Amino acid sequence: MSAAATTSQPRRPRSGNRRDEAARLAVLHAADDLLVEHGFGALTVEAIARRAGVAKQTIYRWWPSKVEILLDTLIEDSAKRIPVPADEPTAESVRGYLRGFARFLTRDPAGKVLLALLAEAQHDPDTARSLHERCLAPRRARERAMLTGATDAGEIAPTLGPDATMDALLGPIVYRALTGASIPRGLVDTLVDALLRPRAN
Amino acid sequence: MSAAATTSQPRRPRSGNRRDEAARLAVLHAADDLLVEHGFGALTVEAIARRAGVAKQTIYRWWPSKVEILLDTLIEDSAKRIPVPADEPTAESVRGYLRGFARFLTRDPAGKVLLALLAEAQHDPDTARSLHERCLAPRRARERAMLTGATDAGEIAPTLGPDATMDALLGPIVYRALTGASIPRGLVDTLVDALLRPRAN
DNA sequence: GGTGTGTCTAGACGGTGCGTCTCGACAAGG
DNA sequence: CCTTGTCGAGACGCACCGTCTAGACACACC
Repeated sequence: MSAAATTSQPRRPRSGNRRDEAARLAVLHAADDLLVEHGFGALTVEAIARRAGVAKQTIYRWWPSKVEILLDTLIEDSAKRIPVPADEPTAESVRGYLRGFARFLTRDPAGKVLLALLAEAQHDPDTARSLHERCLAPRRARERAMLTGATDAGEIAPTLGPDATMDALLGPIVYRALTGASIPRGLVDTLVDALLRPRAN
Repeated sequence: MSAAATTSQPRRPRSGNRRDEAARLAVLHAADDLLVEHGFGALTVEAIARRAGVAKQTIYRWWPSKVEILLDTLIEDSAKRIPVPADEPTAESVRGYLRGFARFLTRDPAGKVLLALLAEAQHDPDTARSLHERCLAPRRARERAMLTGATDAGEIAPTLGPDATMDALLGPIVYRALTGASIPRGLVDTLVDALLRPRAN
């Protein structure tokens, strides 16, 4: 979560040269840029090393795979660009969050990172585990808090539990992004209206 | 669509040996089995050739990539296992379709193929194009017909257009499958109730 | 029956990225 | 000073890529 955090807990060397922060940032940015410019297929460790002006071994010393590099950039970017609203437990803040999420996925380069990792998770179990533990689960915990807060405040009355409700809201957005479709404003509005304020029963 | 159809239109050789149907089926089944058993990461053309007992050249002669092999199996399997209801334009048939779709994605081995291709489409533009043209678009056309038929019959009254409605219904199912979550019956029911039978306005 | 024509298996080929390894240079701590 | 650890540079064997060649075989046509 902290800006200096990396994959594993920061090591505490007794002596020797410290980690080169410039190299770390160069790798992160190189991976990000290459993904956006040439796609995940062209994203190789050797290409990242070339682009970052860094030795391949330096990458392997700190990251077990290119996926973890992307995960580092994603965690930092998503925390900045689409924070989960925690202050105002209103239906409107949920709607705003979903709109921001939709724009993140379709417009923000960092959104491509999330889609790429979600995709790679289908191909590689390690990626799936890392993506959940380091990104999806923490975010989901905050989303749950957002929903239960708004429910307790009487702002919304979802039929489903918090997890299923969030998946019902996010699922269509993610699916449209995955299939390359745009996400019209009306879609988000309808989802919020239909799922968070159900007809009286 | 026909069982013998392959990637390109069936060639019309004037003479010479015809295509070996046994080899074609062996490749299809080998790809399917390898994907389910060892995941997409271990799915290589050479592995498929070994498993199918077929020369690599035979694969490259008929398929431009392993993705097209998977697409061939997916098109055949999905047509059999989750046909789009076309006869009875009722809300209940839509609900049944979604339930079948959910079970397909989570339980059926062929569902893994769809998830893998949806994932690969994020990494490779050619895969994205093929997946849309050969699988998603045709299915979507039938889904649209299903929705408009039910709407005309007065069975449902969706707020959104047919495309957005289908994405709103399928999105959560696909997203749960992508994240490895189960798809409870209540989720499908709530989606159908909330999106197809909106409160009067 | 001979001649083409196209598919099949088998395997070699150069190219590329993988992840590991070694090497020499360098910087900080003890 | 000397240990510890990182850095860049690059070689290594491995796996798979997609292409290519070679030879055997089956069918169509004449």
